[in-house]
Amino acid sequence: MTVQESGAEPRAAGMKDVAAAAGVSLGTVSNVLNRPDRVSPATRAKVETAMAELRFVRNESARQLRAGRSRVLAYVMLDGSNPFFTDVAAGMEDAADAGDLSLFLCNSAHQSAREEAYLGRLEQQRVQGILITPVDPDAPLLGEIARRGTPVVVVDRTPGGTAHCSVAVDDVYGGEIAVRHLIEQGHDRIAFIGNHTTVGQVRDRRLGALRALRAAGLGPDHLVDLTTTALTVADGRGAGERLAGLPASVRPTAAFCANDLVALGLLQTCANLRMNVPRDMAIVGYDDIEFAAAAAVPLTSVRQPRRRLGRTAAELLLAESEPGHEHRQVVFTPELVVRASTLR
Amino acid sequence: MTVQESGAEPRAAGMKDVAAAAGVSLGTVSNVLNRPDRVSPATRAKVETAMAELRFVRNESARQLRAGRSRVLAYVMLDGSNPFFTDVAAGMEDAADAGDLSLFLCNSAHQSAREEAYLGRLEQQRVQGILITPVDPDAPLLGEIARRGTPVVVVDRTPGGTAHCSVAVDDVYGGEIAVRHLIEQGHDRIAFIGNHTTVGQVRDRRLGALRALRAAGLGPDHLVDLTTTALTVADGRGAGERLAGLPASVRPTAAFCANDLVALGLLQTCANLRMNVPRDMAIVGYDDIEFAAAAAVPLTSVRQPRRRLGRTAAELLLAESEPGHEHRQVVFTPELVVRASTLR
DNA sequence: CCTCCGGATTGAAAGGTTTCACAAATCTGG
DNA sequence: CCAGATTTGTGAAACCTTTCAATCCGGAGG
Repeated sequence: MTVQESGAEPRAAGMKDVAAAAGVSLGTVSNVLNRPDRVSPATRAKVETAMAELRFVRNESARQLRAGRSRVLAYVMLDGSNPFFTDVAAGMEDAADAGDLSLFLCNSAHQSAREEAYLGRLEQQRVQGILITPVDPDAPLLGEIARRGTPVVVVDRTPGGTAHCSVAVDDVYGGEIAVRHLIEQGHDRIAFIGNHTTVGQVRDRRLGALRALRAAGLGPDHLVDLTTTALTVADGRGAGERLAGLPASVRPTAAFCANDLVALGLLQTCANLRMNVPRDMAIVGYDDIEFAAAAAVPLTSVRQPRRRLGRTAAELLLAESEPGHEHRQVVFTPELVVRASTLR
Repeated sequence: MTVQESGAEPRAAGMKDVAAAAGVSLGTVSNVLNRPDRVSPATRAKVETAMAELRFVRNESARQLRAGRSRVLAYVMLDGSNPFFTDVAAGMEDAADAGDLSLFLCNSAHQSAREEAYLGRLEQQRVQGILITPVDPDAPLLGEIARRGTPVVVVDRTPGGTAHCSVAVDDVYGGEIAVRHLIEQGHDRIAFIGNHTTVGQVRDRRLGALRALRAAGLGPDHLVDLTTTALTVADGRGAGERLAGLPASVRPTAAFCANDLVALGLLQTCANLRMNVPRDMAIVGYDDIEFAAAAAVPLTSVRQPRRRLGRTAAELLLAESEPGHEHRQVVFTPELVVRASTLR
C-alpha cells in the first residue's frame, strides 16, 4: 500500500532517487552526468530514462559546493539603458557561449550602493569572475575582491594601479581624430560639449581635441567649452541653446560632443532653431550608437569596437585562471565614422 | 611548529574558522549571520571582528543548498539592445531591491537556443523565480519549468493558456488610440508599417487601427499595409521609400508604425526626400522610447508603462509563493503621447 | 584451470552552511 | 533563596552533489 501523492508535491527528485529508479548506485548517476564515456551504453540509457521520468533537475548549488567551480560570469554594467553597454555585453556573451558559461548581467545604474550590493552577492555566489564598468574605477573594493580570489576585469575604464586586467579604448586618440576631421573641414572655432571636469573619459576626449588643435597650429582658445552636468539628450539640448545664444562673432561653427546622446540633443535644438546641419553647425558625436546613423541628419561619430571590447574582456577573465598569469591592460583604437553631419 | 603560509593561498575562511577564531560554536556564527538579535552584543562583536580579520565571505552555494531558498530573480529578455526591455528591467530592479533580492539579466537575443540554455541553467540554480519575455510564449518548456516548481511570469506577451502569471499591455487599444488621433487630425488614408503577419503584438496593434477606422465609418481599405520583415530602423527606411514611390493619388498622408525604430527610419527617409513631417506625412510610433522625443521632429508615440510593467511582473512573481495563489493576467493600458510629428 | 588485466560500478567521505532540539546561564518575582 | 521563565549558546544532522579508492566481473593469456 503506497502513499497517495496526488495533493502534496512529491519533492523534487535528486540523484539518489534516480539511482534507485534505475537500479544503479549514486556514483554511476554522477558518472552519467559528468563522465558519460566511463559508463556502458546500456546503463547510461537506463539512467537517462529514469532521469526523464523523474524530471530530474541537477542541483547547481550542491554541484558547485562540492566541485568548487562555478560556471557563471557576471558583468556589472554602469548603465543598462545605454546601448553602448548592452553592445559590450553582447560581445561578452559571444565569449561566454564559446566557453560553455552563462553570463549574468547586473545593472548598477550609476549607483555605488547598488554596485556594491551586486559585487557582494556575486562574490558570495563564487562566480567564476566579474566583469565590471565601475562607478569609480579606483574604489578599493575591487582590489579586495580580486585579492580574495574572484578575478575582476575592468571594462572601458582604466584603473589607476595594475591590480586587474582591463580593456579600454584610447579616448585621447578618439578626441584627436574627431577634431582633426573638423579642422580639415575648415572649422577653427570648435565647441566641446560634455562634463570633462567630472568624468575621466570625457577629460581624455577633450585632451585629444586640444592635441588636434595644437597639431594644426591652433591654441586652446579655439576650443569653446560648454560644460554639462551629465551626458543626456537634455544636456545636449541645453548646450545647443547656450550655443545659439552666443554672438555670431564668437560662436563656433562646429561642435564635438562627448557622446551621441548629447549630439542628438544638439541636433534637435538646431532643427528647432532652423540652423542647418552641417552648414551652420557641424556636429561630431561619440560612441556611434545605432541611433547616430538613424538621426535626421546622420551623425558623424567616433566608433569604439564595443563588441570586441566585451569579447576581449571576457577572454582576459577566462585567462586569469591560467598558471603564470600577468595582468594585462588592453587598449583599443577607435575610428571615425564620417556622415552627413560634418560634410558640407 | 606551524606551516609556512607565505606562498600558498591560505584557503578562504569558512564559518568554522570564524567560530574557532572567535572562540564560539559554529551555530553561534550562523546566528550572527541570520538572527543577530538572538545573540548578545558582546559575542556578536567578537564574531564580527573575527569575520573581518579572516576576510570571511559567506558561501552562497552552501547556504542555498541547506536553506533551500535562493535570493535571486532572473529576467530573460528578448533583446538586450532594445531600450524598451532595459526599462522594463529597471522596474523589476525596483521591486527586487525592495525585497532584498538580486536581479540577474539574461539576454536571449531572439534566439531560442540561447533562451533554452539560460532557462536550463536558471532552473538548475534554483532561482527564486524567472521573469521572461519569451521568443515563443507558447513554448512548452515554460510550462514544464513552472510545473517542476520554479515560478515563471511572462512579460509583455500573453501566453495562450493560463499556466503562468503574465503582464502585458493592451495592444489593440494602443493601435486604436494611435489611429483615432490620426483620423482626428484629418487623415483618411493611413499606412500601417510592421510585420503583423508574424508577431502577435503587431497584429493586435493593426486590429486596433482597423477598429478606429470602423468607428469613424471608414472601411479597412483606408489602411494601407506596408509589411516589413522585422522592426528595425532599416525596415522603416525601406518602408519609407516604398511609401514615397506610391502615386500621389493613393499615397497615404499618415503612417502608423509598429514601433519607434521603424518610425525613426521612416522619418529619416522623409527628411532625405524633403518631405515635411507632419505636413506631407504624419507619423505615429509605438513604445515612446527615449529617442522618440529626441528625434529631429519629435515623434508622437504610444507609451507603454514600461517600468511599471517590470515592477508588477516582479511583484507577481514574489506573490507566487504565497499560500492560495491563483495565476493572474494583468493588462495595462497604453497612452498616446502627442508631439510634433502629427500636429499640423 | 589459474592469474592477471582492464573496464564498469560501487560506497563513503567531503564540501560549508542552516536548523533545531537541547543545555547552560541569567533573570523574574514571590 | 527558589521555581520557573527567558535569554544565549551548543552540537549534530541534513542538504545534494562530486570524487576517488576500492571492488567486481568477464575474458585473455599462460
